[in-house]
Order: sequence, then structure tokens, then C-alpha cells
Amino acid sequence: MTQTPEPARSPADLAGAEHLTPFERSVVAVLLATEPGDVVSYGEVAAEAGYPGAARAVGGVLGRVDGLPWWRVVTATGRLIPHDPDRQAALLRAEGVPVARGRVVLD
DNA sequence: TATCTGACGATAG
DNA sequence: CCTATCGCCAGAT
Repeated sequence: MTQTPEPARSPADLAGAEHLTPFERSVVAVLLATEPGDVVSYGEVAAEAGYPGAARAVGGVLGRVDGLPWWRVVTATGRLIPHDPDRQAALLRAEGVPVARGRVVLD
């Protein structure tokens, strides 16, 4: 196989990862890999993406890249994002995730 | 190349 | 339990 004319279409392409950095693409892949009802923290996404400790940088990706399930990302303590907690709570509940007083109910 | 910003995380009070 | 501060990382200017 001399060169692949059409590289495998990764889920990351759904967010237009054409002009994204490796870090952003990795984060996008992790988020798109999540499914409805699943909740992850910024630190978890960073670690899964291969950049442990870059939790803060993950937040930047959610703000720059659109088309991502940002509502499935919460803080390490289960706290909803300070940007749109009410919005996120509604989206999470729509997926079956119990939310109480601005925090996801961890089991 | 240097500096500032920010959808964070952990710890101290 | 909540607020304040420091530390860390990648992106933007």
C-alpha cells in the first residue's frame, strides 16, 4: 500500500480537525468517543488524550472548537462548568444524568 | 521569542 | 461547605 489516498475518516473530522493541533485533535477524539449519559472531567479528558495535567488546556479546546459534547465535561469534583451550568444541567438530564444543585450525582 | 489568557486541579483557610 | 491562592498546560497575540 503505497500511501493511502484517503486516510481513514476519524470521528475527529466531524469537528473539522483539519486545522487543529495534535493536542486539540486528541481531545476532540476523546470527547467524540463519549456516549450519551457519560460524564468526564477536564483532567480525565486530558489524561485520555495523552496530556495529563493539561486539564485547563482542555477547557480552551471546548471554547475554540464547536460541535463537541461539551456538556458531558464537568470539573474534577463533579461541579458543572461556570460558563453555562444551567444549560449543561438541562443537557445532562436530557441524557439521563441526574443533576442536583449544580452538581452531577456521582455514584 | 515573550507575555497574557483561561469551559482546571489541588490545597489552605 | 465555600472562597482564595498557587501551580500546570496549551493557545493566542
